[in-house]
Amino acid sequence: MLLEGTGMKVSEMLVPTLREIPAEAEVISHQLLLKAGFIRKAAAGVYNLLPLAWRVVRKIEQIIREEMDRQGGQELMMPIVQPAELWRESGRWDVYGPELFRLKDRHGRDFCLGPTHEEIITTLVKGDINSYKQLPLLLYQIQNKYRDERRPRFGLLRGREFIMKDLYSFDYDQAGLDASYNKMYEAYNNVFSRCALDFRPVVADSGAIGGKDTHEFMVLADSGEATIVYCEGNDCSYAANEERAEAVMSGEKEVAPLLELKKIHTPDCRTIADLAAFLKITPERIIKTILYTTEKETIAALVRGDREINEIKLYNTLDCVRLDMANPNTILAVTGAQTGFAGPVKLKSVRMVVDSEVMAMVNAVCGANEADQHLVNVNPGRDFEPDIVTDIRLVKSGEPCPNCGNKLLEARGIEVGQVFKLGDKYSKAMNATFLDENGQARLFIMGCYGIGVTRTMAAAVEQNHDERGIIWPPQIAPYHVAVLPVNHKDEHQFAMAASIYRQLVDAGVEAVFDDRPERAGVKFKDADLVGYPLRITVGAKGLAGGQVELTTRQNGEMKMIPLDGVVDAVKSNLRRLGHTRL
RNA sequence: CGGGAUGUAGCGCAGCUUGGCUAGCGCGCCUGCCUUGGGAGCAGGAGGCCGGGGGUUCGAAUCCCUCCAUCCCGACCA
Repeated sequence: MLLEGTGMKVSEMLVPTLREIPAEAEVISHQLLLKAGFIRKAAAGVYNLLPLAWRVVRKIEQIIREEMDRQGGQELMMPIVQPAELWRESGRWDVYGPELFRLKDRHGRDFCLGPTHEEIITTLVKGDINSYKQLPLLLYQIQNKYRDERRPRFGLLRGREFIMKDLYSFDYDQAGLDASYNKMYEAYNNVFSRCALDFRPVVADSGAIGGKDTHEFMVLADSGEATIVYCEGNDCSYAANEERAEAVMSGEKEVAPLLELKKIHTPDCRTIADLAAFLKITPERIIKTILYTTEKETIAALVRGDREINEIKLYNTLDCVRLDMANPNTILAVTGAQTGFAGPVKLKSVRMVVDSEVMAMVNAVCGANEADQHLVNVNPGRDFEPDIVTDIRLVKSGEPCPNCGNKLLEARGIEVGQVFKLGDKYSKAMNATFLDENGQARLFIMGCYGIGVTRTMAAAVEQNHDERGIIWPPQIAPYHVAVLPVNHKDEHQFAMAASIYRQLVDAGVEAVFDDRPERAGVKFKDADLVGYPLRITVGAKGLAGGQVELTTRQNGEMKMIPLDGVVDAVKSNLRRLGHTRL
């Protein structure tokens, strides 16, 4: 491994640990990475990675490289600064929005800092790959990425500058893409397993990047910004981002005589809860009507009163660029009433997108498009005609799994990786073709696959810490072991500690020697905070019996080790903790 | 971008309401002594454009205007 057998004296290292946590840090990974001296902020969402953090990053990168190469990936490096013309060609210069860091050169030409590299790589491959014989092609890089987030937060979990591995696959056809996708899916499982993370691949939405099939790799953590649902069944592997989780229709259409439509007075009933309480009915009997505006039109979205609209599903259904909830003026103009009284009956001027579940409702309640009035005995199909009927609601825990029918559970996740099937979206936009065996030009079928490297480091801290500090898994720990003499003025102790440190480094272990003239407590606290997986403590008591202490950070377990067995003990303990190389 | 809050020493904070001595405290840092198994003790010391600019005033960290930065909630987002 890259850093094998490297060591350092703590007195010479830049590890500025703090006694107090900077007030600006909210989540635990941000707090600990600051406190333990791994990172320092340069600007909002932009960080210095100090030596310890950089070692962790390099280890994660190395694991990624090995797994990419194993699948036939080739590493290259592409520019951060990208010309606008490529982005105009793909159409994303206008679509990407203010999240794209834009700049001009001295001649006034437009550039951007790459948030992702589809345009660059498609252009590169288009120029130099001409034949089907050169496919498939898997190219990747590990590079800084730039996204001018509206609200950078949570330290490295959502920065504006971050390190990302991105791989792009170029295939002859869809079957080739499927194969490349499966390779990457496997590689990602290997990468995150080797990083000792508790993670789960989930079905996801493809967002602005486009394409069809996609999975996100989620590290399970309460601080995660994404909600995922997954099947509780042991035999079922269904797991999806909440944005994409499919709703299962809950049974049969109710059989009941259709009653006569009536308007009733409902003073000040502006919310589903108000209305349910006023009419003494459950929210399931109410139709919720929400108006949205897109860049093209205003639409009405209908779900059952106890459900929430999934805006991602709605957005995908409408095939629009922008989707916002309508403002009160629009609502008034379209429905003729204030917010809170919209309903589908006689709502002629807008398209209606209706959740499938609503179509099964009988004698329901909805707004009358008049102040303080609602309609009862509303029946879809009889009283209003939907324009689109589809699944547009949010799925919650407790609902049935679309795959096996068992119950779904919810969890929070940090997205550390995503794999996409892009198809010909970019090759078509940028006219990137190769010649097939018949001499016919064909579009490359592409996939793209990202891993947030710095985010993975932060996610590892979210999952591996206690009240004392970080607990690095040995595979990605900045160093494996800290050697510390209890009393730096005791020459014998100090010399023995130095000797053990030297033996460890010579044996290929990554070790630090805490030679600082500090009291033992300070060194113990720092070692726990930084999170070295193992600690060798050289003290008077142990040395009297020819022994030193070996402490495991993870569980605090301490063992006495004979002086001549330290290297073996350290190696075997690292292996026991999951390290595979020593 | 909407709402809320905060900017005083490296970090954590007080002082501001009610303007007035040399701007404070804890930690960290430097020197010395002492101590040496979980962030010791004593003594001495360094370190501030009180976020920037403008105003009010005899006088501004404190009041007013403005800009900037940072954080939180929301909206949005590979």
